[in-house]
Amino acid sequence: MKRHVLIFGVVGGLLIAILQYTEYRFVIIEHSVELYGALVAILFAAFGVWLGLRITRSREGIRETVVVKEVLLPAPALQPFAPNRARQQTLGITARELEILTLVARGLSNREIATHLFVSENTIKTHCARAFDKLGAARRTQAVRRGKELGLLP
Amino acid sequence: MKRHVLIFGVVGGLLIAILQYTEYRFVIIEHSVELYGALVAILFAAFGVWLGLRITRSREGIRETVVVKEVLLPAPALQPFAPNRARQQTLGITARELEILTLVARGLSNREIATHLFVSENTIKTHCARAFDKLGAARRTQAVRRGKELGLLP
DNA sequence: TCGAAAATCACCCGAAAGGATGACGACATC
DNA sequence: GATGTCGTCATCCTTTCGGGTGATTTTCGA
Repeated sequence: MKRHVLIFGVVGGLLIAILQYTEYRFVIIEHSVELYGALVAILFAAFGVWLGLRITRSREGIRETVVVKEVLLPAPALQPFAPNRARQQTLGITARELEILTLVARGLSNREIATHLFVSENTIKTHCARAFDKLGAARRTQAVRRGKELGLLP
Repeated sequence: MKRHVLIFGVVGGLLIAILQYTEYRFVIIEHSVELYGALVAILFAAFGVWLGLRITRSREGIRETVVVKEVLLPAPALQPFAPNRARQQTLGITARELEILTLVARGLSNREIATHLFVSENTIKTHCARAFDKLGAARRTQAVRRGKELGLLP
């Protein structure tokens, strides 16, 4: 990865030099714009590639920082697992909603949760919708992830 | 690879056409060369960014960048996480499938994963279906849970 | 260079999930 | 008694998922 950046840097520098040289000649020879444009194109294509590499790299960095942050929150491993009641309260998540969330995290479908808790599937959907809203999640996988991040789920 | 070359050719041809067209207009309007150069630059910079993204994407499977920025946590080891390759092999889960699985675990939808990896949503669905089958999961939440249990996902 | 494995994409269909809204009863609290 | 929260359930509608099938392209190793 680093090697690419280096290569592109060198190539870019060379291109700049070539560009300046050729432009100088063009002024003299009164040549057309095509070659100039091509050089600019190549130069900026290389620049774009380099930029693309940088973008992805910085994105990866962020991604891993997030991972570190996640590990900061939960306390050292305990067997019974105590959900973070404080966070639960600040988010306004009720006990029932958290209960449904844990079952969601176990990979159960809404119907399975419903039969498991002896309530209607619609009820589960309502609980889910409210819990997702409070967690800022659009999907159940997202909700599970957030729940784990916040120490609400094991 | 052949398709890439093709795409490259087509995009290049299109760009050339656009450039010629714009150049023609510039000649008429008696505009300066700077604007033309800028246009070329922007176009090829964008193209380069796209190309750069593609390049990095093809290596995402191999990449294992370790960025430990804030290590404030003592006991629990928070490595970049090494998936259990042995289990992965016994289950026959390919690298690409595992890659999609991690994105699923992050709460992304199939469409989001598709745009993130520059592939079709159908492709993601196939990968998911195969991964779920190999994991014995019927839903993505189940797949995520199984993946974590088996040490395939962080 | 041949073939197997992997990756890609498409299409169909049914099921599941999610959003929005309204409603009703129980219960607590003021 | 009014108010508020919580749990329950419903209906309508849209989006997303998952299963199945088939196909092409790419990759990689023998």
